[in-house]
Amino acid sequence: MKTVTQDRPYSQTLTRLREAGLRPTRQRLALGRLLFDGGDRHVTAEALHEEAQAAGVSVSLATVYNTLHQFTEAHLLREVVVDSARTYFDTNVSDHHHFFLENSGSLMDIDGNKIAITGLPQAPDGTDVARVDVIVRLQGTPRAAE
Amino acid sequence: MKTVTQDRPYSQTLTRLREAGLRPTRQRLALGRLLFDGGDRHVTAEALHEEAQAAGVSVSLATVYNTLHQFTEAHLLREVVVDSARTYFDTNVSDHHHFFLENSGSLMDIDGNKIAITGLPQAPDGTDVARVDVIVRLQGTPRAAE
DNA sequence: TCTCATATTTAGAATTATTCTAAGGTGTTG
DNA sequence: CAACACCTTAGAATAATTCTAAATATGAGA
Ligand SMILES: [Mn+2]
Ligand SMILES: [Mn+2]
Ligand SMILES: [Zn+2]
Ligand SMILES: [Zn+2]
Repeated sequence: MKTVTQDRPYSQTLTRLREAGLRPTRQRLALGRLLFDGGDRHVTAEALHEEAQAAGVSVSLATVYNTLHQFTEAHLLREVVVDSARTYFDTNVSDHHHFFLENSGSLMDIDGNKIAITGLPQAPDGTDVARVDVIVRLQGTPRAAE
Repeated sequence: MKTVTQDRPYSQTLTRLREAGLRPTRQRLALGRLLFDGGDRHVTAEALHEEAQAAGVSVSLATVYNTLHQFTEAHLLREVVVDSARTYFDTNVSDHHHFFLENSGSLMDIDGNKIAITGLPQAPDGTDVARVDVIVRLQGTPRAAE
């Protein structure tokens, strides 16, 4: 058996970009690796930009925004609206919901097929359900921090 | 029987403000009446400001923001997060959820005790559930507009 | 009713996340 | 390698919201 010699075997970012019709530029590859290597993540543009800098990848904030939006259009990411001040991007594009820790601003996934919503009225005439989002807002209990 | 001679009997805005410990200023009374007379509403600061202008009430946008936040602290309003670009304030402070029409940016209430969510994992250690929000995102079907 | 301390309003500046512009760099394909 | 479309980016622009600090209104008491 031969050893895989690619530098990042995990996420197959290059392949994903190709399939999405996006040129595999240095910036998109680097951001894609930060996003898709390892487990699911929820990031803001600013946070990903800082992470890239810290990793020694030179990429502008404008490109981070461009890339996050392009990845979202390509369904490699989805947006999560939980805070009217910042946009979160989610590498988990499967059907799921969220815990939102209002203190820290962090998100945790809730598997979409573990929960059920019953009694939803039907969508008004002339509309279709694009998505149902459940957000469980959490407050930290300082006591537990001891 | 005597006829009620108050100019706006509907919302008892004056009483509400007193109970909340807020001075019934001209601006707060006017905004309170716009918000609470008539049925439940979902407004943005900008929209309420324009509505006030149109009603001949002179109030600054800063005061609209101040007032919306004070009303929210006093639980006369609550915030609804559905769009990362603008904040909605909701005059319905009872337990309920929302349809969000992404095209028009409008919200419709879903009665909280008509729907049930089962299978929610318990909140992580050291946290408490502050609220559960269900947002049903709707896309208009242009066909129906004919 | 007048006074005065305090709460409120407001114009305009500041902040912050995000988007836009337009100029130069890069990936792909023949 | 040429050529062109696609990409990146610095910096300006935008837009919602917040802040500042000066002017004004409110209400408790005299
Ligand atoms: Mn905002
Ligand atoms: Mn924004
Ligand atoms: Zn997620
Ligand atoms: Zn509502």
